[in-house]
Amino acid sequence: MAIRLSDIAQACKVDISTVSRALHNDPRVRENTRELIRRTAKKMRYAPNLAARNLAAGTTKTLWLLVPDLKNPIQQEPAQFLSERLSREGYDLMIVLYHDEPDAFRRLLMRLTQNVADGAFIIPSGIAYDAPEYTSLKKNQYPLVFLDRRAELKSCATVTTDNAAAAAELVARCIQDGANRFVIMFEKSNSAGHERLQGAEKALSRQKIPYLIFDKPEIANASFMKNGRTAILASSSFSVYAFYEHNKQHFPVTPPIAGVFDQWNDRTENFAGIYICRQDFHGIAEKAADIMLEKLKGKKTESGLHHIPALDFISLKKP
Amino acid sequence: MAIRLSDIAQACKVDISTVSRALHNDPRVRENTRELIRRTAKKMRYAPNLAARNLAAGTTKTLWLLVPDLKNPIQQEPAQFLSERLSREGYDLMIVLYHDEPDAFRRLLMRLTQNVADGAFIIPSGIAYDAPEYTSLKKNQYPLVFLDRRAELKSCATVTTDNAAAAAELVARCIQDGANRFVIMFEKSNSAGHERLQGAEKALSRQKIPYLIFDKPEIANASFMKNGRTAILASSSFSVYAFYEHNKQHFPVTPPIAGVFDQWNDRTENFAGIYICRQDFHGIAEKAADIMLEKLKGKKTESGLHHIPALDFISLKKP
DNA sequence: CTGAAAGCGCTTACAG
DNA sequence: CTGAAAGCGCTTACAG
Repeated sequence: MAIRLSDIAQACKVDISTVSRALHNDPRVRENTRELIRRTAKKMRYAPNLAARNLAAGTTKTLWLLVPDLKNPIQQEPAQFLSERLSREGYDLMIVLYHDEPDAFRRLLMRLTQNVADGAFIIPSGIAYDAPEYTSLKKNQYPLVFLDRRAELKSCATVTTDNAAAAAELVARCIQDGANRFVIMFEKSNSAGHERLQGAEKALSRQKIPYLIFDKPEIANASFMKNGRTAILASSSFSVYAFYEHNKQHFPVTPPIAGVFDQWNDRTENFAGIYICRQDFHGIAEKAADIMLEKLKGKKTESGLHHIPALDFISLKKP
Repeated sequence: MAIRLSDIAQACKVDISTVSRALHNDPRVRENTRELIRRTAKKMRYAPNLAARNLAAGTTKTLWLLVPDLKNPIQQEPAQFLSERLSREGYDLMIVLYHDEPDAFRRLLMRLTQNVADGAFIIPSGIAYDAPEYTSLKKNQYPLVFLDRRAELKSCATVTTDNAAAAAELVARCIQDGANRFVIMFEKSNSAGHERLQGAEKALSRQKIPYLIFDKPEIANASFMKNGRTAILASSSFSVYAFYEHNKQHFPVTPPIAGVFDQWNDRTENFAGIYICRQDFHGIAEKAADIMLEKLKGKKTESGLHHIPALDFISLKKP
């Protein structure tokens, strides 16, 4: 059905190895033959069978981006930047979802050991950190770059926002607007949330400003909120809003200030001020691509954490 | 490095063909041998080389979803539903972006002819309708299902919203709220917009309500807007908002009503009413998956348009 | 029930 | 500069 190397070889009356070389621009093939071969290949609409090429060459020119879903900018934006950048470098990027399911995640990690891609970018969620597939990949030095969060895999490159600095900056902005007590909702269960938590705590204790840490939108201590302006910090506006809903009786006089990452998805009217730290997804993707391409070239790269500064801080509303 | 069939064969003292059969649960292999083989395969962490399997079997158990980008729900949501559904059926879904670039699109279409996937879902944009890659795929009866919009490929299955009915319903809601003149901004350049345009026009002319058609947010005829309540219909809130911005001097007294698809992304305060038709992405994905799976089984499927009713109509604001 | 063998369509040393 | 040949790791008739 499809045209094969042998069809071209027959048409040009040469061996298929010569055709293969000509199509790979091997300088050893004479100019004339090469041109003839390339012309007839084009005329016959030759397209190499990639499965055969992969098997013989052991390389796929394909990279994976493994993400839990496509719900947030952190999943959507790097996908686009990476896809464009890598296609310029001759790689196809496959975006693959694991739906936050450990089984699916592990199955897809296994695929990576099966020659489907030359490397993978991974946004891990809190699952399957101890997957045996990880160690198998690591043993084979499989090129892996983590985005946003780190998996419990030492020695693997991770590109993320400078979360501590970003959280500190959110704290500073809220203080400028009069906040004198903080509710912090960053989840320590993932590395990004953990860094944010630490950044915020450090900034607040330096200034001796009281704060409480909540993982969930529980009912907060009423006396803590009273007589002051509270700032609520979280990774997403959903958490902030849920906390507000649970505690709205505490904010009848002085509405709270909110500080979140990336975007505000809810109603704004109950907040005095809203600050958003926008992460530099382009920068993150760019750095991740650089690291991956170096790894693919066989270079040893520094395998630690790479912190990209936040893109900017915007205020949706000011008190 | 990686474990091969031959390693297992050696360990079990059988031929690799027996190993292959046992791992495929071929009933011809004796219960005992099969169990032994499966056990040692698991113990040795065998994972088949997919390139080799693809080459030999001519099938990849992989499907593509080819989309321009990940910016809208129409690109994000079907991706998730399809990925989950197909993984249950034993297929991996690869989401691949073409960035609205004809060259990238054609290159990726060509990949499909190269045995990278057993079939593909495509959300086409206005580009490369005449790509020769299309005809080559079609000639080979390659399983293709279009989502949202149709490409200029007759005889290819397309799953989309019942756009005409949805547009008519938006018209009806706006009329109920007092709209007595319409600005219609659906783009006729794509099949979905075209259907919406026709649906709206038909509903309006039946009721003898005046309307204007705009492709771009031009300055509209002032006298048309005057003395009445205008409804502005478009596929996205961006178009409606841009039109409003260009013509705001016409709406000082009676603010317009807006009708859009999927979501409202802009400020709401300048509109008297906002109606949103939410497409049934789940239903679209489900239907598309059904068609694809039938095609993969070799069945001839009806290859026409499949119209899925809208999920619901919500109002963000009522006059 | 199992094995020996051909073949999928490429790439790549090895000769010449 | 080009060809003959081996090999990548599987699957699948074909024998027995």
